This record gives sequence, C-alpha cells and structure tokens, in this order.
Amino acid sequence: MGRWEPNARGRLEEAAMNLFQERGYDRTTVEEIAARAGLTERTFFRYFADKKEVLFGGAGELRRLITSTITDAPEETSPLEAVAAALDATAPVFKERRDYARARQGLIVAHAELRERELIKLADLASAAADALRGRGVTEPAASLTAEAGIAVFKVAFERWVEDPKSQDLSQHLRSTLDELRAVTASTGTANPPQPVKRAKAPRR
Amino acid sequence: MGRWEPNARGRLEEAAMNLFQERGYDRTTVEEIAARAGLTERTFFRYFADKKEVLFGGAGELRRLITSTITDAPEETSPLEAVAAALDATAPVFKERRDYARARQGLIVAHAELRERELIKLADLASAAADALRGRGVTEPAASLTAEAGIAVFKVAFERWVEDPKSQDLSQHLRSTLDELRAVTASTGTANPPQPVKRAKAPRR
DNA sequence: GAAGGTGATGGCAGCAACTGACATCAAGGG
DNA sequence: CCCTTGATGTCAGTTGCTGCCATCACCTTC
Repeated sequence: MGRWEPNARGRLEEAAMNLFQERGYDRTTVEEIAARAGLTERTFFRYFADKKEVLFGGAGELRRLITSTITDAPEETSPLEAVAAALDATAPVFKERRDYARARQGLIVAHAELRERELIKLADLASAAADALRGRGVTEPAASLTAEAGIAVFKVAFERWVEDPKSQDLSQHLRSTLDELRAVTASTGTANPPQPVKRAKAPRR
Repeated sequence: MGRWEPNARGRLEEAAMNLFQERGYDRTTVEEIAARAGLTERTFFRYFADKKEVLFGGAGELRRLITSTITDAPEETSPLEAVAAALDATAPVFKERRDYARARQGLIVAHAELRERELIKLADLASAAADALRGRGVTEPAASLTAEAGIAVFKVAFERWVEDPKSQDLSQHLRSTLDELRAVTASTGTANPPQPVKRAKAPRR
C-alpha cells in the first residue's frame, strides 16, 4: 500500500496533537507536523484539507453513528427522543478518550479558528440528524428544528461534561440537559400572539 | 479624520460585496478589494481581521440589540420569551436590507469558510443572550440552553425567510418556528410528567 | 504661521498556509 | 521481468496575513 510505515494518517494526527500541546497550535507549522510523522508537508495536505482538520478526524464516525441510530429507532419513537438516543449513542466514543477529548477541547476553546471548525462539524451533525428524521417521515420545519435543538443540548451537555471535575457520565449530562430544555420550552408558552415587546431605549453598552 | 475620502470601512465593504458577486468569493483577492475602494491591502487588514470578516460588519449591532432587549424585558417575562423578543427585535435590521441579506446568504452557503464564520457569529449571539439572561437571574444550565435554543430557532427561521419566495416577514417565521420548537419538545418526555399534547400545528410549509 | 502631535494610510519584507504539476518510489499482477 | 497503480516527494507559485517604519493630512499650540 504505502511507501513506508503504515497508518500515515494516524501518525499525522498524533504528531499534530503532540506538537500542539508542546508549542501551541499557531506556533506549530504543518511542515513540522509532517516532519515528526516522517512525511512531507505536501502529503499532510493530501490527508487533511487544512491544518485544522487534523483535529477533527472522528467527525465521520459520529455522523454515521447519529444517522444510523435515528434511522434504526423504533417507529413509535418521537423525533426528539430519536435524536436524544443518537446523541447518547456517541457518549461511549468520548468516554473512552476522555483525556484526549479534554486536551482537544482545551485547544479548541483557545483558538477561534478551531471553534469555527467545531461549530461547522456540529452543524453537519445536525444536518445529518435532520436528514435521518426526514427519512422517518418527519416533515421539514420539525426535522431541522429537532436536530438543531438536539445539537444545542449536546453543546451544553458536552461543555459541562468537559468541565465536570468529577467524572459524571456524558450520558447523564445529556439526559439532564434535555430535561432542562423541556422545562425551559414548556413554561408559559403562548402558542399564539406574542405581543410586540416594547423596547426601552437605545443600547447603552 | 481620515486622509482622503471618508468612510473607508463602508467603501471596503461595498467594494468587497460587489467583487464577490462579480467574480466569486475565492477569485477575489484582498488587494483587488482594497484597490476598488481606493485603498491598499494593508489598510484593509486594519479594518477587518481577515478577508471573511468584511461580510460580517453588522454583528456587533445585532449583539447589542439582543443584549439590550433581553436586559430591558419586563421582569415577569420568561427566559425563552425574552430571547424570542430579542430575536424579533433584530427582524427590522434584515427587513430593510432584504436584498443585501439574500445576496450575502448566497455567498455564505456556497463557501464553507464563510459558513464557519457565520456559525461563530451566531454562537457569539447565543453567548451574549446567555449573559443577558444571567443578568436577569437565570441560573446556568437554563441560561445557556435557552440562548442556544433561541439561536436554533433563529437559524431555522432565517433560512426559511431567505428561501421564502413571497416576502413573509421574518418575525412571522420566528414566531411559527418558536411554536414548532415548543411542539417538538413538549411531547412524550422522560423525567417530566408528560402532559397530553394537543397543539395546533404551525404553518405547514 | 511655524512647530509639533496624532491618527490614518502606504510601502515593503517576510512567513506560513495551501495548490498544481510533475517526478519518483514501492508493491503487486501478469 | 515489465508494467500498472497508488502513495509520496519536489518545486514553484499564489494568497492571506503581520510587523515595522515612513509618510501624509489634519489639528493643536504657542
């Protein structure tokens, strides 16, 4: 297959992660990553579309997990429950690599460019979930909304999980956050006329 | 103030938008933008952190609008309602520039880098909304979740508004989408006492 | 009204991310 | 043993972006 050692992609990912932690993300050059992996810069860009992408290798796996979980859910499962089950299905992936996930998240929150990439990956997961819901017959406004709401739950729950000093399970965070979403949306809902809110004055920031 | 013509920032934004539509985003160079605005590349980067940012000049205004609307909402207003009012407060901003908003959105959906930027701007709005909610005494899991859910509503509603051939108001889209969110989250819960859900459907489309 | 300060702009050099075109090498098949 | 194939290397070039310093317009101040 390859020319030299196998698993070039994995070597690049590992070299990148190590270098990012040693010198920081932006003081690490792609050439250095490639060199540590025993490859060249050009080869790096054959495996990853750009420098950021080397930190998001698992996105495809998550997408498949979510899609299949929603698709395979029992027919009577409600859309939101199906999405919740899909998010829960991803929990083990993170549980096994909690340290890696933490280190990675530390990098992401510290670099706006990486946060952007993370957000588009999450949006992609939402899109995949919406597709899967439509495959179950959920009609359009509801499908996208349920998927987006699910991702919102995931974002909040994941953040709390990473910050959680005691290793409470991600699944538990997901469940309680979902309950919180239900509570927050269930309250004084007027399905009909949301009266125009009178704003006081110009933003005095 | 300036050296020559005033409003360098505005000239750069306009030149950029025009060039993006003429040649496309990635076949337009920053040097060309600056030249059309009668400036140099170096000056462009004094006004905008990077090439993408020239399309997101209004973000600060939106942020202030959302923050002040939530802060100034009557005390008895529920968190979700306050967020909904804040989103609604942004509608006029888009209404006045519907054509610009459409053209801009066309560029954004066509370029992943711009979608990333848009997502982080939305996340920033969510963060601002969460801050404002906390300022009203909303405790933490709820504040972030309500803000994120609100942004999810905004994303879906805005998308539908842009695609809407007949110019239905963004406010209307926001309202119906919020109702849809309530409907979708209200159904068969887990920990919560699931109340029998009888809900009129939001406008089906 | 001449001197000096200030803020915006230009000019230039340079780095690093990324790309296209082409050469080269390892491995397997016929 | 040659030839195909896929992964890798090499090289040149573009572009986004930054640091540093000079320059210019405008304003203040004496």
